[in-house]
Amino acid sequence: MSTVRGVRERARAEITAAIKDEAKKQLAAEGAAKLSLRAVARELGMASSALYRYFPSRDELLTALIVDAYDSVGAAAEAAHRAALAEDAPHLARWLAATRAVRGWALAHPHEYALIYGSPVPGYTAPQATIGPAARVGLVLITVVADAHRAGELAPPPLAGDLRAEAERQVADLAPDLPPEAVAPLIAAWSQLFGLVSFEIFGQFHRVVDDREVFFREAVTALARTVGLPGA
Amino acid sequence: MSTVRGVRERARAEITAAIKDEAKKQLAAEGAAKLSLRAVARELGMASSALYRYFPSRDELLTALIVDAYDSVGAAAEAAHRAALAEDAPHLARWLAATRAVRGWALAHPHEYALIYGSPVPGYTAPQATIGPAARVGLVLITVVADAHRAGELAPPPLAGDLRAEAERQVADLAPDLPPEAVAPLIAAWSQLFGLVSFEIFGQFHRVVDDREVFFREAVTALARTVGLPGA
DNA sequence: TGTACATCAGTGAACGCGCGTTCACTGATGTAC
DNA sequence: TGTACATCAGTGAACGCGCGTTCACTGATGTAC
Repeated sequence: MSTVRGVRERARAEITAAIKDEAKKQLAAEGAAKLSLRAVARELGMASSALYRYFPSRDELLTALIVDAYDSVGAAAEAAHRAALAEDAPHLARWLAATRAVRGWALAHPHEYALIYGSPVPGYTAPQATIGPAARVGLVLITVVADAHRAGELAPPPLAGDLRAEAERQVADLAPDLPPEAVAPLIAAWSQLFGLVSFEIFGQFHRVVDDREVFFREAVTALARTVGLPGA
Repeated sequence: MSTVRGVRERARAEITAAIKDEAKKQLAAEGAAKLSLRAVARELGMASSALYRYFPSRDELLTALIVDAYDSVGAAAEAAHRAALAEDAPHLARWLAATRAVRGWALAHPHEYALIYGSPVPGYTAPQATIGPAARVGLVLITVVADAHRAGELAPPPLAGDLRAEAERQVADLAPDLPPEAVAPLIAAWSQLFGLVSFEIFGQFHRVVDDREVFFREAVTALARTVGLPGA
């Protein structure tokens, strides 16, 4: 009974995963806009109508891929951060580990990266379900900076006068463990991290930056400095 | 003769512009991936085959739109910089004017922005013709920093040892008027500027940043600081 | 100035294609008694 | 343990659609003499 129901459920989970895997392959080959249910079904050797047992529409499949991508890059950043924590690395090293993991993931999964950090897919609006996963990388960065603050090692720049209200709202809503001066620089650094990665992934560094490892390391070190992380 | 030929040429130029304008409207409505020659022709009241008198293929039309977009944002940055120069504004103010112009253009033309700074269009590779226009914003930033350097007002951070070779190549290739210490921070700032703008345009700042004007101004001021611009 | 010819813009039909989604159906798997 | 019934996965045909591109063509505009 329960084992038998388990069989069906397991089959269902396996096929759902196979569909997503094949869809990711097509993403890599053609991009999100050309992702086609029929092509996925064809590749899996099933009728296209059969996919509707697993995803009620193309958009739902896209949503699943987006959630997976956010979770995947978030997990990569978290794992790198955890590893740095385990070695008792200084705060700057934790920051470098997390940001480097983001870049590494993006280089390994450029089309999934484009799916979540490139142009929004036309006519598609991200549902609630993506919000949590989308926040994971940001939360890792917040954790690093909050830990430094707790250790009394954070020296953020002074807060510009007209940013005070915004900064206090942000502290309340997003990062209660941070001092108000650190929040805006941290959010800026978060978006700028993806500016660096996007330019590399999307080809804007072609013939501009050669030694991308070193360039990236220096750039995110400078970002850490704008937030007030010590040792930068 | 010459006036008569002028008539034909003018008609050709006008229709070419009308096609691009209609294509830009569709870009705004549906995104680049769904841009359709047939729909453009329909909207203009002509046979779809007639477009082939003006653009040999869909890709060529896309290229024209990409070039136009780069030129448009580049011109916006240049104009803002020129205006700041005309008022003899300090270097930091010129930097703010140029970066603010980029953001303003992006807010006014989000889909053209996505076309050039979002995910690359699948299966489309940017031809030579886009390289020059794509460089215009960067050149404005280089000009501002080079002017500050010439005025003896630039104080870039020291150069990390393993960046020296890269920095010297970049100076030679891209910005002969800059000191090597300034080049990598400037390229980083350039990409980070578009990180800020992309996150705002693509919706990542939803419920994260409210007062976006002020936030942006502070963030690009901090970027100027990383390059060593005075007064920041 | 007029005429023969060449060039060009635009038409409309057609080719061949792939797409998302629906629907009535078959057959296998699971459930209740 | 066996049987009647319900649930579920998967099929294959069909609907209706839009797409990029080609091609032979018409008629207007420009050119050379």
